[in-house]
Amino acid sequence: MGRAPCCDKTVVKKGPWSPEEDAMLKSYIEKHGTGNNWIALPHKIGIKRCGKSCRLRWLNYLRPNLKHGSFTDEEDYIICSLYITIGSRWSIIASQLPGRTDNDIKNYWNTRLKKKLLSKQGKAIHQQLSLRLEPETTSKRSSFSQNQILMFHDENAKPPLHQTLHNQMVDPSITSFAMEEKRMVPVLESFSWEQNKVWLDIDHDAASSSYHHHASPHLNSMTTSSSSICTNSPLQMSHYTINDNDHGDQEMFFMAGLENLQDELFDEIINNNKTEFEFRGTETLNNNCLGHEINSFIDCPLKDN
DNA sequence: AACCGACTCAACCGCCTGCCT
DNA sequence: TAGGCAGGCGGTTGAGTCGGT
Repeated sequence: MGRAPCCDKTVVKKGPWSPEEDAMLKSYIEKHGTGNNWIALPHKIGIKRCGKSCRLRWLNYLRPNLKHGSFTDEEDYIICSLYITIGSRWSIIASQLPGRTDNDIKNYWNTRLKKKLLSKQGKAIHQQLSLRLEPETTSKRSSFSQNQILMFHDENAKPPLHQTLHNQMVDPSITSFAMEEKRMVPVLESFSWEQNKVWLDIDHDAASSSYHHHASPHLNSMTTSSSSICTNSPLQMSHYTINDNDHGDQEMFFMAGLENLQDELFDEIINNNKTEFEFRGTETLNNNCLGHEINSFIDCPLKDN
C-alpha cells in the first residue's frame, strides 16, 4: 500500500497562483506564521491549495528579501564552486546566497550557467587536453576525454573577488575542473569549504596523468601504493598508481575516485562536524607505473580566519 | 503576421528523512 | 522500536515567452 496523499487531489487547485491567492497566503503568514503545519495552512486561510504548494509558493516567491533579478558574476562563481564541491545539493548552495532560492539556483544552473561555462571554455578545454595528453596515450584516451570529460582552465574564470562567501580567503587558483555529463568533479589545485575549512590540492596534471585519487576512511584494495597523513581527521588519502596494463580502466577509476573524494569529504564534514582538515601526502613511483611523479596533497596548510 | 523551435521558470511529483506517538 | 506523517529536497514537467524565419 502506498502512502496516503497529503491532500485530496480532486479538490485542490493546481497551476499558477492568482494575485488573490498570493495576497491571502502572504497576509496570513505575516500575521500568524506558518504554525509549523503547512498541511493545515490552506484550510485555515481558506484557499483550495495543497499545503506543499503553499509552502513552495511562500519559500520561492512570497517570502521577504527574495532576489528575482539576474545573477552576478560573484554568484556564478559561488554556485560553480559549490557545485564542484558538493554536487546538486541546491538547498545548501542556496543557503550561501542570501535571497536566492534553491529552485532559482537549480533553474539557473540547468538552463544557463552550465551552458555558459561549456560555451565559454570549451575551445580552451579541448586545446589543453590535447596538449596534455602524451602522444602514445592520446589515442587511447582521447575518446573518453573529449566525449565525457571537459577540462576547464581559464585565467579569466578566476573568482571576481576573494569571497564574501567565506570567512577566509579562497585560493584564487581554483580555475579548472573536470565535468562529467551530469556532475563536476574537482581535478585541480585547490578547493575550499565554507565554515568548515578544507583546502585540498590536487595535482594539476591529474586528468591526464597515470593515477587517480581516492579518499576514504576505509582504505581498500584499490590502493597499490599510498602514503598520506591527514591530521585532525580519520579520513585518509590514498593514491593509486597505474601501470601500463591498466590503461583501460584508469579514467574510470580516476573519475570514481574523485567522486568518492568529494562525497566522503562532504560526509566527513557534515557527519563529524569537522572544523579543520589538513591533508599532507606524497607519493613515490613504484617500478611499474608510467613516468609521472606523483606528488599531490602536499602541504595544504589551513589558512586562518 | 504566422509559425515553430528553443528557452525560461513556476509549479508539481515523488522520494527521503526525521520527528512524534 | 516501529509506523505514520509532514517537511524538505531534487528531478521533471509544461505553459508562457522569445527570437528567428
